Amino acid sequence: MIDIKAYRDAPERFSAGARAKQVAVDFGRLGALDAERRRLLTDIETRKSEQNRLSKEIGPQLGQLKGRLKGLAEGSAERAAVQSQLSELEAAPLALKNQIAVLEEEFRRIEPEWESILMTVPQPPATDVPVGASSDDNVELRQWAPAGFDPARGFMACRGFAPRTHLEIVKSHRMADFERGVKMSGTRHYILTGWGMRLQQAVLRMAFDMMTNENGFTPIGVPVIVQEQCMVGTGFFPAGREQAYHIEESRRGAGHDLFLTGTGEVGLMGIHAGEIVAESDLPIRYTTVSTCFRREAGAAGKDTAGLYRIHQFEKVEQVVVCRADDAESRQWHKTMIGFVETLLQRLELPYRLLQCCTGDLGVKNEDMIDIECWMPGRGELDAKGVPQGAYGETHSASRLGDFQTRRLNLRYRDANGKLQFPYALNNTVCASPRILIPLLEIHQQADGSVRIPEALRPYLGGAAEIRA
RNA sequence: GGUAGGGUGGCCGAGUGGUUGAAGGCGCCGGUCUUGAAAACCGGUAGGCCCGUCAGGGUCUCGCGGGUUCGAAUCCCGCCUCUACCGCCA
Repeated sequence: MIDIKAYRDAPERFSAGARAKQVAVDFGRLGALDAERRRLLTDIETRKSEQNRLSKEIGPQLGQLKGRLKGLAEGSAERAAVQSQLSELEAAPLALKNQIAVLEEEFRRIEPEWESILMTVPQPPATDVPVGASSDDNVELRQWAPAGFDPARGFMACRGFAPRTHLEIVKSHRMADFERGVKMSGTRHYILTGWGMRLQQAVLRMAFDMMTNENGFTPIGVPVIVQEQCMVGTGFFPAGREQAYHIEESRRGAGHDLFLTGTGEVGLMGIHAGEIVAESDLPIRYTTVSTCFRREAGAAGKDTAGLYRIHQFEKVEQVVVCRADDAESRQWHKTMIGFVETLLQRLELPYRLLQCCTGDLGVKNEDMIDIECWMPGRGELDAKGVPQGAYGETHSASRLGDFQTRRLNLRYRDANGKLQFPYALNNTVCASPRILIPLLEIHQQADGSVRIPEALRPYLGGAAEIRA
């Protein structure tokens, strides 16, 4: 959520930001509602103030009179006198009460719309993020590949044989069972079997150990079933509501519905919602491994085959909450991306870094760098029907500024005693089974076996390759 | 799942319809005293929102939401949550 006061001071900053992100927001309506809302608030509060004053003034008298009333006989002249005195005294506060009721109804009529528009105003992109319409306008920052491999030349040229896709590799080694996965849960579901499951557990554990043992992140286990406020607080709602599985417990008489989280980020960021943390607790560095659920609404027909786009997967995630300082946030962004690069290099996977353009940013981030691994089995087919290979997104590193902490009401007290909303960042460490795609496709060997990179072997009982 | 009892400020804890945003204590911050510290004493010590250039003023918040009332921490309803006992169970 943006700061409404910042919006009042500089509305054009936010409207320009929304335009760059290609998010439609009715700013005219927001401005009008905001002015009206403030007018009503002032009006209501003035009257309430008067009401409170009156109440203190005549309240005790009213109490006394009502006490006397009890002792007086029904129909007596004295009773009538007291009664008329009572209604005289009550007239002024009663009138105020009615006026306030009318104003409050008006307030309640506009407040939800005001809030819902406010909630959809995206975080403006950082000033140095390249302007662009879609992922086609993203800018490549750099790439890396293990010695002797060059994605530009293609798999065949580097390795001397035509690559098989991960689908073929997985099938020949019985690492996954798509048919039964679909039988049980429907489209985009799968079962990992044998080496598939071992490989997934190994790579996740390797990533998790790296974050905790080497990088100093606190290991956390978080709920993946959360209440709506967690989704709103982390900025996934309302814009991404259709992407989350919704457990309608309220229909069974329970008080609240629940939602399955699409990333461990929700749980990690939700931990300190509503809290005021000590500045000395910053930066908060958390990592988790969690199951992620995504409906993939609107992605029908896209990446339907294989392990690329599925409804349920496992992910090691890292989040950082640091002081409200742009330079510090940028520094952490680099550091977190560095962790990912180290991991990918240990896994010997070619990758590239893309600076996402304004049009490719989500509502909540002001800066995002995607990391894509090169996947030999992706891309166009050549004349012989062999895939040319292509980069596919495996990681995403975002800087959110105070957008998320503001929504979560997560604050810290700075050196001057002032409360501040800290800046948040998050970044994939390793998401599986998607990461298995480049892992299998890059390390496949001419005879159909798959070589296991050295760094991963300790997590697989020392195994050096996967053979039929 | 059943029954019973709770949720008050950073913490403990008082408060069952009328200057109670909230006594008292602890903690914390500042000051006096002291060579210094401790003790003692004095003062301060939540946040959101609105108005205001500032000073300041107002309003809301006693788990959350709604209701009753001229007026609610206090009464009523729903929800969340904690504790104890019983039942069931990985």
